Amino acid sequence: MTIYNEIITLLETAVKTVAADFKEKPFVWSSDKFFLTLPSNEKFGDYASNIAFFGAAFYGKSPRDLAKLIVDKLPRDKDLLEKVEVAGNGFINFFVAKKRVYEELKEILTTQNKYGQTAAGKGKNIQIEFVSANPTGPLHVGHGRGAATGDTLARIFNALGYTVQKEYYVNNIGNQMNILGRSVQARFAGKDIPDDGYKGDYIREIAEQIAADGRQMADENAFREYAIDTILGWIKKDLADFGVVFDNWFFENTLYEGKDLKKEITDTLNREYPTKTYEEDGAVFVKTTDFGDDKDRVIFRADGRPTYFASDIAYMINKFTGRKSPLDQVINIWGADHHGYVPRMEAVASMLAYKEKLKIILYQLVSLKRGKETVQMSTRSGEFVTLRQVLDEVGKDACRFFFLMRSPDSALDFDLELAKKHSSDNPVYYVQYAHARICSVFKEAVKNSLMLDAGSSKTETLNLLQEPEEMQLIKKLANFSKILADCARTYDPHWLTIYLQEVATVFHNFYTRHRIVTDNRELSLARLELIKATSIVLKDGLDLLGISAPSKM
RNA sequence: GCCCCCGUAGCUCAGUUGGAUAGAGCGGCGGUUUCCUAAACCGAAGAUCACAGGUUCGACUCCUGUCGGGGGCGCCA
Repeated sequence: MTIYNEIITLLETAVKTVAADFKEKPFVWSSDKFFLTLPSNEKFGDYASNIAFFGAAFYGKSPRDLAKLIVDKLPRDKDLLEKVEVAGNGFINFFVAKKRVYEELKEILTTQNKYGQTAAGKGKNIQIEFVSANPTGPLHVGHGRGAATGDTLARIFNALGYTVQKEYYVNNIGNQMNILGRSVQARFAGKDIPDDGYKGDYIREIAEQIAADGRQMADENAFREYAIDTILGWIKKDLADFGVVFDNWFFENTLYEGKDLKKEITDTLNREYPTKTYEEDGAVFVKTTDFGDDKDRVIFRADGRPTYFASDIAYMINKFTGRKSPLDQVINIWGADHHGYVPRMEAVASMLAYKEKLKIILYQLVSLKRGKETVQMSTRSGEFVTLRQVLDEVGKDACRFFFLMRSPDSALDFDLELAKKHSSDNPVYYVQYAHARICSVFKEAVKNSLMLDAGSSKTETLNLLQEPEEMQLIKKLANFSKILADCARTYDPHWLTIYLQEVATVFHNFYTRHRIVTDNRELSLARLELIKATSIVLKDGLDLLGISAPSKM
């Protein structure tokens, strides 16, 4: 168990004991209130709890007095905690015993690349659907942010024991696809592309490819299918080069195969109460206003053709009822420009009684900068910056890191110049450099015949680590697992990018102040163990972000 | 008109379910290399947390309103 969780367990015991002492006033301590913060000021200890503030008013005591009661009931564990203090108005500050800190270091060295992983999500199935861009053109930078977010969340949930499935929903039917087909056909025939058509250079590219292949194209449909296949190929290649591989590609047209979708949707929605859909002017509406939407939505037009919303409902029904292993949670990652769609999708989820299982993450838009100049992006006009262009220019590592550096809620300014810079103001290189530095020290160590036996570090050796910078570094590494849990709880991977920068800072600081390879053989070995553990956490963290951990820079 | 996101140091941003003295990086200033990568480290300077109310023992955080920036609102996809 992590230090963090061990302290929580102790706190929980203490709080329950205190509550039992107030039999006539049984205050319900909700377990989600048992949290510890990581104080910025070290005089507040390694972990701090504000638990005493919650029951204070209820018991008519000051938080400080309640905190004292809790601390009195706290099981003593000298091997875990060196000191517990009540401070300020009622904070409980925990100072971790050195012995426990060394144990944690040993734990990292023993578990190696499994360190930080937990079984929190064991037996739970999560599906993350992301990117899902229409195959009407190459992916642009905005899709890159969705791809990085979804893929990294998938990796993190996986590390926490969940079974994760990554899915891409392909809109391969409908009007836009027909327009795509006609656009390619027109280009192929050397005619003007229709006004509502796609005009990007890639349309010409597809047309030229058809010509070069000497392919026979029967009709507009043939052009459409060819274009979709080609573009999907590009998308897959771009994603692969971006480090993203989907488990499942779900095609919209399969929703319609051999089915009467109108019947299926209305029957499913109206299973319990036949009030969820209605007809008006020949069209079929879903009564999403019953669940907070602004207006009811059409799913089948008067002429019988389905809207996109019909497909989306059918797709949702498929996710929740049509899969081999039932999904415990379905996560959708959308660009913020789709936010207007959230209420209607949540309304349908509510009708199906799956609201609790659906999580929609919106990420704000990306604006690309080159120096001070902002690059405008628009798919329709054909003038946009593709993910491919950015990948080619700044590389996968910088690209992913930049996308993951900010909370999805914040609009992202992506500075191409900064991402390319090989200097300290580029945070990607800062973190990677810490890893490379460690690898470099190990080369030096080998020259001095200093070698570590993997996983066989001795406690008496680790005990030699007494410097504040050394303790600080181990303690920082010990929070890796908590950070991953935070990312999962908030569906936000940016905590990890911040954390890795902090690990790098603490390491660089240690490195500058203390030599690792010295004449003192035992101390050198102890420090090598420490930086070995550091490199493990850095490497694992970067892996979760889909970023390489170079051994040389 | 309605909806969503944002407004924190000169600049770019952290600040996770409300908690202690609001933190980094960059830029600027001053230092650090006989020694494992200076793509690094240290120090001082720099903030009316957009503004005004409210809730609370406690608000950058929650609520209401105003202002400013961005995005979105179709029987389009």
